[in-house]
Amino acid sequence: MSGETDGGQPGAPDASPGGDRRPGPVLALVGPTASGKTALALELAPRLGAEVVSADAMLVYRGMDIGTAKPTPEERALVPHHLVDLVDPGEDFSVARFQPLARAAIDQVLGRGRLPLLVGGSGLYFHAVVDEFVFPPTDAAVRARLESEAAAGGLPAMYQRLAAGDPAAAARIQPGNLRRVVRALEVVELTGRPFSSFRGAMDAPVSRYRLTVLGLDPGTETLRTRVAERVAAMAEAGLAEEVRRLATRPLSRTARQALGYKELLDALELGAPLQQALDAVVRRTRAYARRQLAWFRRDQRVRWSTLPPGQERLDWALRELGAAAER
RNA sequence: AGGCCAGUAGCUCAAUUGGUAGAGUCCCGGUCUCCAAAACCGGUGGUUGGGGGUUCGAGUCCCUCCUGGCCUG
Repeated sequence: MSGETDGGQPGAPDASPGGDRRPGPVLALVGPTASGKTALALELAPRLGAEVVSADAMLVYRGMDIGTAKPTPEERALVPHHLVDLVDPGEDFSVARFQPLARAAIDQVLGRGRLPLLVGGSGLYFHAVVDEFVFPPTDAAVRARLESEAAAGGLPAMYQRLAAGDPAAAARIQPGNLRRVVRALEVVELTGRPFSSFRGAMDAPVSRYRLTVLGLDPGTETLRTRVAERVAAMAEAGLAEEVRRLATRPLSRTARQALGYKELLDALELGAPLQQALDAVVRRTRAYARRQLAWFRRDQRVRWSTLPPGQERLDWALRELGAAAER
């Protein structure tokens, strides 16, 4: 698929202006849910000859359309979208699988002489695609064993073990964070190397592309109301029916916990009132938006805008792009 | 009108025999190398309904008023 072997020396192949040999250009659009990423992408793409490459953990699932605010078939007919509707919601999926697929998509778009427009709110997915990021191996059996040990109350001891064998990793992982402790031990066991040796600098990421990143942050208040409106619109658009349809078949762990789906599935099981579930969706979505912002805020590459959707915001994006092209 | 019960963080509730008012949730901030829309960590927030009294010390005991609920007429 990919065949790409460049990007290996992202440091400074050439310090002179215009001497950047990394593939590109690549434009990225990040920000919290409901910040208007999709709308802006659809405005930008036709003007730039761009194709959208999604960097979203939930848009990959077929049949999960309303709750993920997936671009509609009509929108996708106007602008090509990649990395959307990739797998069945029953299938296990992860960033590690996503990474090479997204990079291949970017390379293909570039190969066509078009501009890849990376759009997404999943911080880890975004970084995994755009930065030097190597995922250590995984093993289902090893992980299952560690998980059952933790479930049996072994977490404190496991954390001690990690602290003894890999102090640097332990320092970065909270003792109560079962998931991270398990993963760190899994990697140590599988590779014989400290987990910490795999970690790059998240605060000083090394792009593997000539990259321009635009960020949308409408502000807390606007986001709050937009999230509430969006959830209400989803309910009206038939979210409950979509969830009921999905519930007829087993869902993967990841797909099951998606915002909007988890709450409605729970309500369905318990026979709880729909409105209560929708309120929970709003709350959890707001919390998620906060986490998204926390993730992107520290990325120095992001050029932020607080403008609402409209001509001004579009002009801003085009200006930023022009400025980036000159650099 | 009389009797009983209850008023503690925005919300739901804790607080041994009177002894520094806590927890969950919400909200805000942070962490992050394959479950990431996940997982985890930290923080703001109270004249304990008002007023008076007893006491070294009152959310806790006494009096009174207010509010809500239930019962009786």
